[in-house]
Amino acid sequence: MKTDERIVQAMAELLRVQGYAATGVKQLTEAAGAPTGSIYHHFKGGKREIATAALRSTGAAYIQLLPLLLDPYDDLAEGVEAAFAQAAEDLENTGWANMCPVGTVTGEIADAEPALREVAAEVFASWVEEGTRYLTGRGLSPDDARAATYALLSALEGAFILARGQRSREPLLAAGHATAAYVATLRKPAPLTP
Amino acid sequence: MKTDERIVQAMAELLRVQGYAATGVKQLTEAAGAPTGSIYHHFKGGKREIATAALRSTGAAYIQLLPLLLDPYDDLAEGVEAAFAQAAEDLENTGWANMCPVGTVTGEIADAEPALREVAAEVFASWVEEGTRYLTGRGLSPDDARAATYALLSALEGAFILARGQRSREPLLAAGHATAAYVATLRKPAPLTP
DNA sequence: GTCTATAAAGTGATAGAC
DNA sequence: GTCTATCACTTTATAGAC
Repeated sequence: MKTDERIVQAMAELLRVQGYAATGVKQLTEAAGAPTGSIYHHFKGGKREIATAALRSTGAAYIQLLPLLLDPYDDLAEGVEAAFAQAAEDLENTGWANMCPVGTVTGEIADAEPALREVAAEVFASWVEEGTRYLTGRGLSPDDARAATYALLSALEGAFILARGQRSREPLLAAGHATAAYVATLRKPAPLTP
Repeated sequence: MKTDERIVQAMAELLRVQGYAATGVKQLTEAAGAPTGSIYHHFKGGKREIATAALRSTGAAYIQLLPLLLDPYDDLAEGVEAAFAQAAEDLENTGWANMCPVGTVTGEIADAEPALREVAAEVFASWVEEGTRYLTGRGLSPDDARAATYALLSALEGAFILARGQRSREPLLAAGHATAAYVATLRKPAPLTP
């Protein structure tokens, strides 16, 4: 992998585990296997610029999971619940570290780092757009699809925090069950006349 | 207010706005109006001990809002949706800063600060206990009440993050609507025979 | 493009006068 | 119990050899 890509990926991982403020450039050099000079050669904006690149990169990667996780399920609500269960398993298997870096960083620096907050807002907006498109394709009305996307993302990000704090799958499973129950109220039953 | 209380309250406010790692002791002295010596006189454990006290303090305060917000509504689902709308208004009125410090800090330091993570876990557990008790009193089965509490807390914490990042009420309103719809599926209709 | 050395500022924490 | 001065260390970022 190219040096600049290694740097961005290492930053994304560090952001996910410990957030922005606690991540030092020295730590980044060790994680990326690139010395300080390389860091600032590739990213003259330093730590902040690397973090923005990391958020954009992971933002683009994460949204691809949506169809991958939900497509296999004919019943949308069932798929939602399974996706949360999958997230819970992933979280536990990574020692309760595998959280979304965008959520972590947004909660931490929304006021102190306007540039990062704007990037996070962009990423969230792209997720909502993509999620709305997908759920509309699954039979929801555009308004319902957009609201359901926001509800799903909120439940997921929040349950990540609770699960990580308590080191328990229970918050993710409960949030998944609740979101599925909500989605089920939106799905209109198939017409009786085929 | 006593000096040690001012210190804890100032820390809670700073945690809420900018998290743990970004909050410096010097900044805390200015916010609390107490010099460095006073800080370490009252809290020999320094920054970390003050943060734990702040999390416990705000944790105890926040859970009291649950009955205050929901008691006025005979219909539980209606109350849940109104509570999220209230949270959205509060968040906007404070310049998108008024988030839960426990959620902020948990997402940020779950791995790097084990002591703080444990305190956060305690606070979450107390919230779940209290929420389960309350919702049971509102007619839900104990299992449903516990799951609904987790779902409500997750949706709230996650929607706070999205709303703060996007500076929009929409995530909180959508999450509130979804959580209300879910709660409505749990409430058994009143028996027809009185 | 990579690497080392270092600058300049800030960090958490402590000592000790008052 | 309050306050100031300061230590020891780390931080982000830069300079310049290779």
